[in-house]
This record gives sequence, C-alpha cells and structure tokens, in this order.
Amino acid sequence: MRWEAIRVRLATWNVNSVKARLPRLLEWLAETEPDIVCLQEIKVAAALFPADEVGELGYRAAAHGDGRWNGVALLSRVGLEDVSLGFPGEPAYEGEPGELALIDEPGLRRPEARAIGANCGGIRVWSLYAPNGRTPDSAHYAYKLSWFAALRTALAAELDRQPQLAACGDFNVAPTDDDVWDPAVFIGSTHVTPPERQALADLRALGLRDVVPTPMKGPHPFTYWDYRAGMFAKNNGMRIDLVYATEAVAGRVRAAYVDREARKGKGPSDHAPVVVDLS
DNA sequence: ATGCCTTATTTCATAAGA
Repeated sequence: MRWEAIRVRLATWNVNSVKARLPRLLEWLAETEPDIVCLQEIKVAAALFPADEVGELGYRAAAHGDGRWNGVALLSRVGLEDVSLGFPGEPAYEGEPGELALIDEPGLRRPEARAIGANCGGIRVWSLYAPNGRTPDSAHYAYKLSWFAALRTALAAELDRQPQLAACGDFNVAPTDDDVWDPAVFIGSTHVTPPERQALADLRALGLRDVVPTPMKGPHPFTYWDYRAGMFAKNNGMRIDLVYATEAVAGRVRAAYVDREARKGKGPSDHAPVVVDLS
C-alpha cells in the first residue's frame, strides 16, 4: 500500500521561443519532472508547437499561438481537458492612433495569443502572458490594463464553480518594490505603476493568493533578468512570473522555488521557471 | 543610454521585449 502523499508538481516558465529553447525545455522537463507546465512566449503558431517531442516525455500539450510574438501553451501528464484558447471578453490590441495596421485591416483584429486554460488533474490551470505595456503613455499600456480587467471578469466567472484554480504565467508586473532590483530605476516605467499593481490586487481580491517562491539565491525571488549588461550575474532581476492560486490550491502548497539553474549556461531564456509542489 | 542581448521575420535591417 502506498503511504506517500500524492504530489502534483506545477510549473510556469516564459521560454522566450519554444523552438529556440526546445533542447533546454526537454532537458528541464526530464530533470524536473513537473506534472503540469504553463509556457509563455512560445513564439510559434499552434500547429508548429513541438507536441511530439514533449509527448515522448509523457506530456499532452495544448498550444495557442500567433506565430512571431506571444503564444502560450499547457503541458500535462495528469489530464488536459476543456481547453480554452483565450478567455471570454479578452480584448484585442488596437494599436496606436493612426497605425497603418488599423487601416490595412479594419475590424479584423483578434485577441493575441496570451491565455490558455485547461482542467489538469482536478485543477483549472491558466497559462497567461500579460501585455508588456511598453510605456505608461502608450496605447499598449491601456491595452494591458483592459486585458487585466477582462481577465479578472473571466476568472471571477470560473471561480463560481472552480474552487481549485491556478492562474500562472508572466504577468509583466512586479507586485512590490521588493520585486525589482532597484526601484529607482523603474520610476516612470511600466511593470511597477500603481494601476498595474492595482490590477494584481484586483485579482487577489477574487480570492487568489500570490504563491511566492523561495529564491535560490539572495533575498528576492526574481524570475526575470535582462539578457543585457550582465544582469543575471549581478542578480539585477524582477519577479514578474507569478502563480495566483485559490485558497484550495494554495493550501496544498508544500514547496515553491525559482529554478535559477535554468537561467544559467548556454542559450537560456531570460526568465527562470517557478516550480510549485502541491500535496 | 530609444541601448548593453536575444528572438523571429517581410533578414546584411527591423520590431519587440521589460
């Protein structure tokens, strides 16, 4: 008779191109053995997602892709049902006023591939890639806030019947000043503004808890370091990859950590995975 | 500091990232 508690290992990782990262991804899956994986910035059309390669490691895969930019996916070896590509009410980026794309294709804008949801092992799991926002005065920033507002509404509807839910991914917001290496550097920038942080607070107000991982180095559980200027070596990072879980899921957390090892070596993503073990 | 890297694509140049 088994006496061990059954564990589910959930992870989220912005891979910055699943094609460029495929060798590292496969190696990491084999070593880390997560049961559910949320991927962001796959940067391929869904049809080109390497489902066969991850399938050889025992994962079912669902992908939502645009091609060159964005793109999210879910991997699971504990079931993958009721897949949602995007969420109801998800806004499309309309561009800056006068952008040529609006003239070329009026009314043809569709939401970018930034959200995929599925039921995995009894948990409603979302892999999310929030818009960057670029600058606080840009249309992209307004889009970012409207995207979060729509996400909040969509998750609120699911939470009515889904006590076990985890919204994971690259939220492109640092929740507090402790989540950036130097708050002074970010004055006037996106990722730290009060409206963006309020968008996260609004999600938490739904009953979602921020599952803060253990940093494997230093006091801050950073998950992203710019490729440039030796930022990783200096540990000049940001915590923008988050796991927002209902109480029913957060109460099962036995461990959570940032896998800094995946940011090292040759050809890493600029983000590290967040790994969460649930009982 | 409109960038120090990395990615994909309409590639020997650009857009985007955060």
